[in-house]
Amino acid sequence: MLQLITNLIVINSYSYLSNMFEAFIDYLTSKIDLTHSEKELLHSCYISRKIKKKQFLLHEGNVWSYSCFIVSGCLRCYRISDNGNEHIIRFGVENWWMYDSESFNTGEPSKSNIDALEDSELVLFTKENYEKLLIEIPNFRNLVDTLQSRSFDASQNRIYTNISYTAEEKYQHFIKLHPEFYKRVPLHMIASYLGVSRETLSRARTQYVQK
Amino acid sequence: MLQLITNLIVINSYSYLSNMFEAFIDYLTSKIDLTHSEKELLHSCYISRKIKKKQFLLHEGNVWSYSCFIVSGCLRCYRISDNGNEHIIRFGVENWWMYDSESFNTGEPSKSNIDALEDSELVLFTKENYEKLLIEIPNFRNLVDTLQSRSFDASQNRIYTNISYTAEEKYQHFIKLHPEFYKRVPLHMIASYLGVSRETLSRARTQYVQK
DNA sequence: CGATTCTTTGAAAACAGTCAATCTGTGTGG
DNA sequence: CCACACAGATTGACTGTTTTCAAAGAATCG
Repeated sequence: MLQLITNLIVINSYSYLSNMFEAFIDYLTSKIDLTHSEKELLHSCYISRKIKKKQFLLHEGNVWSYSCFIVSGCLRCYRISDNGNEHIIRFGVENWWMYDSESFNTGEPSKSNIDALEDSELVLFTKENYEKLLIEIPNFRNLVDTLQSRSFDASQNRIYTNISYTAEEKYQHFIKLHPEFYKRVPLHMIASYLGVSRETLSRARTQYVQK
Repeated sequence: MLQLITNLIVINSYSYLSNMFEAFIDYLTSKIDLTHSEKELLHSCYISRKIKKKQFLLHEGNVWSYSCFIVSGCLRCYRISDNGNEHIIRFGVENWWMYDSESFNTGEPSKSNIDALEDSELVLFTKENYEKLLIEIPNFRNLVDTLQSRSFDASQNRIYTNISYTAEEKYQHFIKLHPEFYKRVPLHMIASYLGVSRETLSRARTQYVQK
């Protein structure tokens, strides 16, 4: 984690990163109203970072203590099971937030890894600053609460598909629900996300196309 | 839903229900500090209700617009798939909250059913009152936010077990994580919760016991 | 006690996973 | 520009797990 912080400081000094914060503010103001001083507060504590494809934002065993907004690119959060298989918990693309909520909340070492599937631009806040923002900017807290609720609902819906759909149904449902991922992430990662082997998913897909 | 409200009013007049609110306040004050006026506010808008085993709190297709705290008993939230199978999304016991978050948030008809697995005592708040409480009682909102985060984390962990564990591992993990349910809800409902057929779970269990 | 609900068991069929090989497209370095 | 490596996708054959169907055995409750 020390390494991460060092990277952040160094990279933050690059001048071309300034429009990442702009993009973040554009997103925020499309959702909530912000006063000038609230924008200044955000500006005073944000961290911007670029990471390249395959670079890690979080390694299993470390504590996650950031809130991370994706300006551009694509990330994934996954866990590794005892037999060494990767299981993708979540994808994230531009205008999504990416984090390990459990580690963030408990302060315990994370069970998950986060890495980049594409070169990505990120805006981060330390936990300390993030919590300050929630207090100082009521609309921000309202937004976060709303997003949290939606994330929970999405999780519950995913659980339902996990426990009730066949492999082929899972695939069909996924490409309807997340068409933006379909062309963007490799099929074997969608398989991992759905809890199905890549071979089974490949077969399910040809079945589906033939219909 | 009209029927529900009628029931609530009628049952609320029974005198023996008064200690349900007490139990709710006991729970709340074990989590957060409450001023006298905050307790009065809660008292002014709560609804208490008893439901018997197999009675429904929510039928699929209706809008869910309550927040429901379980004082005693056991509830389940489930969905019915196209082929007619029940799939249990969530269980709830005393000191848990039970709701359909998606319908509550969106105002759309629910995809889920909620019914009682045991005779249960409930404390409810209408959506309108609930939202008032969140504003008027900051500590209550903080508590709700914390619970919401934990629920999300639990969902994510459940997704991980769904996509990475075998039937037997799912059973083992479940009884470790939720020993309180193990003796309380029938096995075929645990199977439904885990996304496994009851026969498979029955066999997984005898395997497990033999070890 | 009878009825209902729940659990277990057996056998067959459907489904998904594994292993191994091939095929495709992409990108990199010589 | 070509050759090569590499990541990803597909296919076939096989194995193993899970589901389904059917029946029977416990347990619980009125």
